Amino acid sequence: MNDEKTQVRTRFAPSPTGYMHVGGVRTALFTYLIAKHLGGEFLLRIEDTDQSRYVEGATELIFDTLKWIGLDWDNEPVFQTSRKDIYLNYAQKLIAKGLAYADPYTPEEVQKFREADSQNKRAFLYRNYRPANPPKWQIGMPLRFKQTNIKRWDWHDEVMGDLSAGAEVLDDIILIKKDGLPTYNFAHIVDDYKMGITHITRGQEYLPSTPNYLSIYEALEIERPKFVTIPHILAPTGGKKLSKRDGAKSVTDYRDEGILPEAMTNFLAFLGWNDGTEREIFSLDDLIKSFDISRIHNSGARFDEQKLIWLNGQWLRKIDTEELSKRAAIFWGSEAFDAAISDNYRQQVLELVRDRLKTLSDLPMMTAYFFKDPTIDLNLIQNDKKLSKLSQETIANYLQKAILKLNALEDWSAENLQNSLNDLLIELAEKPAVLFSLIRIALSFAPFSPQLNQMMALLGKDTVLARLNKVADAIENN
RNA sequence: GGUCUCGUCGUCUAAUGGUUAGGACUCCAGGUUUUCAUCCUGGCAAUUGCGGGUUCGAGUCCCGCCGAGAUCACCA
Repeated sequence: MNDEKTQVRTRFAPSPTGYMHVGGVRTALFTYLIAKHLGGEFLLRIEDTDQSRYVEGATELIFDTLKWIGLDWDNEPVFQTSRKDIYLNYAQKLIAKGLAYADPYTPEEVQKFREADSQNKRAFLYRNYRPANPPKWQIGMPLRFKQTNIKRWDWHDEVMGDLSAGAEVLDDIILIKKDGLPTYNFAHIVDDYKMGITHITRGQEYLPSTPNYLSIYEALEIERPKFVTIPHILAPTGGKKLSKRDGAKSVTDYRDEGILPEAMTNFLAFLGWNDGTEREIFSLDDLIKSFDISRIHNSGARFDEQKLIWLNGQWLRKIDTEELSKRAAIFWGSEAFDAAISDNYRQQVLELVRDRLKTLSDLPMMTAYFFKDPTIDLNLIQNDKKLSKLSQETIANYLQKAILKLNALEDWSAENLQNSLNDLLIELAEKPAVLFSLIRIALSFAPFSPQLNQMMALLGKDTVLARLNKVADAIENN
């Protein structure tokens, strides 16, 4: 039992009310890192007590998202709706102590109280309307906490430091709703206690209600965990917190757009945290080693997609080829799966273009010509800055010379190809910027492509010669 | 309105009370025998929200102000 106490244990506790945006996932990441850095456990609790906001499939989406970025949780996920008896049991304890009572009013009546206070320019507190003789509580009525110790609270937060708030915020908050399910305010306290949670991580929006929670811990006579408040991620413009209303994307959207989970965790970790050095590239394991609660920021940070894209590029270059091939599998265009095309060939194409990728979803657009002959578009040649100065005859001549030269080449290696191309430059007394551009465009008809000799080596002699011939014909018939 | 929190380049951030306030992203320029990208070099960019005070010395400590945000549900 004492071992359980010393074991660090954190929990991520989302509600299944829709997709997950980066704010939620960052909270999950920090929660995970705190536990793992200290050799502890990271638990998952689904807070599904609000049945009206429940969204079908949202729980699975939470699982998928966490798995994708590699945050494996310990034990089975806990669902609050299956723990009704536990909350009711603790509620009864409070009733027995005279610290909870039935709310006899309808929501409409409470609303009247609120409006009266508003007209009198007075802050509404339910406890000012506390019924003198509340009925015996039973399910079907809200159960409220009875604040008996109205005072200023001081407490410590691992991120925000020493905090304090006064009696103005202490109220008789609802513990159990009319439907018999607990509110977050009550359920999370009971659950965190029963689950042995040592560090509560949550967003800044819970700061104002913390004194109410402190009262409940006191009433329940349970030791409170450490509070770790995580600052908001800000919306793209303005200083507001990021929310779904501001068009915050689902994290799975980033996944589908070809962002690597390594880049996402690396990026999210640096929104409000750094290790104090100038190092910026961290894998999840690196983060586990370095993550330190005391270096979490206490101010909000803006989500900058540009930097995410940059980090994605860093990871795209860092991950080993085999692994990257697996990740890339679902991003290739359909042309990459022609019967004649092997896994090995796709992997070589990937290797050639990986430095040029921003995200994996760039793959089809960037590699189509490796898998099928490009559509000839002579405008690309005619409008090219350098090539536009050449006459049709010169271009046709260059292509013919190149075909002859390459046709004679027996060892079709990148190195040999480069030598051969260099020879051709000398023979034609032409600059690489002109000749290589011509060949490059004739082979790809793409705005950009990898280094010419490597591209040719991979395409193979037959394809290269066939494409050059087709372009030469097209120019002569133009 | 009450309460609470926050405030360093456009953005993410660094700086035991002690350098010309450092780094990264973005942007710009140059370099690496074609293009695009990578990579390398350099550049632009913060009178540390404002005003006082303490101190030989303040981004850092204290006070006031301003600004921004959060919250005040039978939502979490």
